[in-house]
Amino acid sequence: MTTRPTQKPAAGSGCGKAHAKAQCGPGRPRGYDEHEVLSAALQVFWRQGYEATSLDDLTGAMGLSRSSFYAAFGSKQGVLIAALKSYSQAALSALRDLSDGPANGPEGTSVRAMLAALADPQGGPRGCLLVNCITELAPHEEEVAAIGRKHLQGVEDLFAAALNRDDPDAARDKARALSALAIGTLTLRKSGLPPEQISKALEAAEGILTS
Amino acid sequence: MTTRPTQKPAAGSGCGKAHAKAQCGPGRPRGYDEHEVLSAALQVFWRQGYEATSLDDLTGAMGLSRSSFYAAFGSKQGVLIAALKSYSQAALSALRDLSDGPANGPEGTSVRAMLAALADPQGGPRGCLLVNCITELAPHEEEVAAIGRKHLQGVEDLFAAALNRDDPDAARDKARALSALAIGTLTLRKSGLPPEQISKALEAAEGILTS
DNA sequence: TGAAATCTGGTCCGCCCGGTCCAATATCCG
DNA sequence: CGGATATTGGACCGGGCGGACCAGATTTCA
Repeated sequence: MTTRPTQKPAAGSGCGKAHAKAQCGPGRPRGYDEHEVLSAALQVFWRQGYEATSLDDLTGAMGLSRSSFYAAFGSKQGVLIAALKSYSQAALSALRDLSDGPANGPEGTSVRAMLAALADPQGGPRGCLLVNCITELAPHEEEVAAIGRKHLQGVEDLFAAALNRDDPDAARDKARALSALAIGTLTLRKSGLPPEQISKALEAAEGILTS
Repeated sequence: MTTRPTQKPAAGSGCGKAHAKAQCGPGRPRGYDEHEVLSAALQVFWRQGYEATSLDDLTGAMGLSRSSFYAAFGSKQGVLIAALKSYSQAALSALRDLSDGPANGPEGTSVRAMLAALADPQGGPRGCLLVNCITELAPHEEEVAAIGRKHLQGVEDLFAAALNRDDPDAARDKARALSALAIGTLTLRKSGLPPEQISKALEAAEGILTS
């Protein structure tokens, strides 16, 4: 409640907002790598979930003080949003490589590779960060829901493109089914189903491709 | 820190533990219906998730004081476990009715009905309580993971029985794939995909049945 | 009716939560 | 060098957290 001109950089100051790399005036430069700290925050959210993660968990893993944290991301929710966007970008990029990589393989090869990558049978019980956050937060946090919607749409588009069937509507529906299948296996894995049984289930579902 | 013989009914006293209905001695009877309050708690967890639910949220919805709450369930985690067990029982029972109900329909009818019931395309964005809790808690709460494992096993068993194919191993794998498919649609629904597109995706996946 | 047993509402506790503020420090530009 | 601008560490805040503890009300049994 002081009347002095407080700075409030997190919301108003035209400069420091949202991990901008370009400087906007002279001053002390940041002493950390923005990608690194974001990646560290991402890992914590992935391991623990959003609500179960405290500010101390975050700042500890990111290696920066509360001041730097709030200057860079504004809030706990802010760093989550940034982490989700980064995660989505990386995941879709990796999936795209799988999608249009082996163009010479037999039909369905790339689809199978994408499915395996999404389901990640060898992966631990952490699942997919975005799926975790959609499940935990989407009904109450519209921004998370929007990012999730966009991400799943991207996955679906890649599946639809890889299916390259004559009937685009049918490909769209099959792509959605494949997305659902992959996402569902993550829950099975989380509950303790061993990897090889996930793989066998995915193989058993290949009837989707050859209907 | 008093030295008087404290009672500690939640953990030690042989009677009041775990919403037992039978009395174990004279005394004032409980002034609430145990199923009702458990159901109320279940709804709150379903709506908000575990970590995002506070004690006040719970006691408020259940209509009982902190004392009664702790006497009956011991802890926040305790009431969650009780709610999950109750939920699993009810869900599997309903699914069983669908499973062995229409025995005279064409082949695959009951499987389709079970799939629709699990995916619940018309349902809101709350998803399945057990899937939500597995996603949020399973990696860190073994008891939740165990209940989830058992529940998913039950779902899988019902699918496998409804498939009644000659090859039991193949049926098992297909049943797992169907479970994953249904579970995955819940995430799609949560992220905002409209019900009719869920339904179409499920239809598009029927190649699993007729491989 | 009195003693024992149990439930109930309310209060209190220590701790940690997410978030703010400020003085000190480091850097850039002129 | 000196002033302007940013970042940094750390203290601080109000509030809510999960849980413990009573004193009183209510019931059963002897």
